Amino acid sequence: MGKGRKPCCDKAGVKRGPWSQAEDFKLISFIQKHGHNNWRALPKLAGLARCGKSCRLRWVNYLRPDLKRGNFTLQEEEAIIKLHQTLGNKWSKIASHFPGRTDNEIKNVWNTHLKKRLKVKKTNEKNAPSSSSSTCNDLASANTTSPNDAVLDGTNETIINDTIEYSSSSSSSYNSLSDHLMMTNMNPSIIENIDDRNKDEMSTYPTKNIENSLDELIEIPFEPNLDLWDLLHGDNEVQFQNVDTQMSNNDKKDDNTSKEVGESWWWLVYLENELGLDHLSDGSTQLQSTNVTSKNDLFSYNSS
DNA sequence: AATGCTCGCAACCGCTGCTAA
DNA sequence: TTTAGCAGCGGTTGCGAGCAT
Repeated sequence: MGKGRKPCCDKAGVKRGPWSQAEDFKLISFIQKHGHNNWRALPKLAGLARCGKSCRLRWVNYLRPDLKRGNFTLQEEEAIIKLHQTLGNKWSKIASHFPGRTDNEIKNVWNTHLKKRLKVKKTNEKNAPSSSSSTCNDLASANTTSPNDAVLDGTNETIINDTIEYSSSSSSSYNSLSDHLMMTNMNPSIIENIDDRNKDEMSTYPTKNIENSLDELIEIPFEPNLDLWDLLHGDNEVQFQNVDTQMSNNDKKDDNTSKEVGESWWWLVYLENELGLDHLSDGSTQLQSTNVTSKNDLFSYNSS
């Protein structure tokens, strides 16, 4: 072999392409329990027909609990532009300034949005050289959700700090949830991820408040076909349909329940790892070894 | 309704850098 | 110092979704 390294894995028998929810579950569940000290060995240990590299990528770019998903704010975009001016295409270095953002995400947003926008800006400046408008003005005009102009004159650091502050203040539900989790000592990573994964769907999916005292703070993704809280209140058993089925992307395309099932995954992982529930091979989960039978119990359980 | 086009993003590939032996 | 093996990085691609015709 010439330059470069040998392939990270034997490609024969290794699955490629989009991840199924069953695979996601296996990966999350394994990492929650054992961490990821050795990506190369992980797939075999976790029972995944993937190469370690693919597992790592999936985890880092999509499943990692501390990921902050959703659209970039104007300030984030502005900060990316400024950082790119100094760092170039060092996406991981740029990403290190944005907690919860991945290098892949930033790379994508640069390639799909910011690069074009800067090009347009340069063209506009050529056509109107007397204009002293800054990049942020162009960005502001292009981004209808921009509320905060004050931060745009600062240094990179200032912008980034303000970006984080702005992000926190502008997305009340899920950041409040993080705050709450800090207070309740609940495992924030899992719930944060549940919440972030769902914040884009919040507008289209009905949400459910958990506790009366937290009604204005917390929104939990609620599934039309499955009520987790009924599970906790009810007969202590629920069928997570398709949990153990290897649902391909093509299958998902024609399966309207996939989204709902997907959201339940996070609860499934949470219930399994945090509350000591058993995940049964037939795709069902039973409440065992815990006194959790209600929303309040769930919170008090985690606070204790 | 059908078709074609564009866009966005998840995932892959090839490579580099680091580290331990 | 060399070598091998690993994680991580950056460029690129494939595909699904949305939009226009």
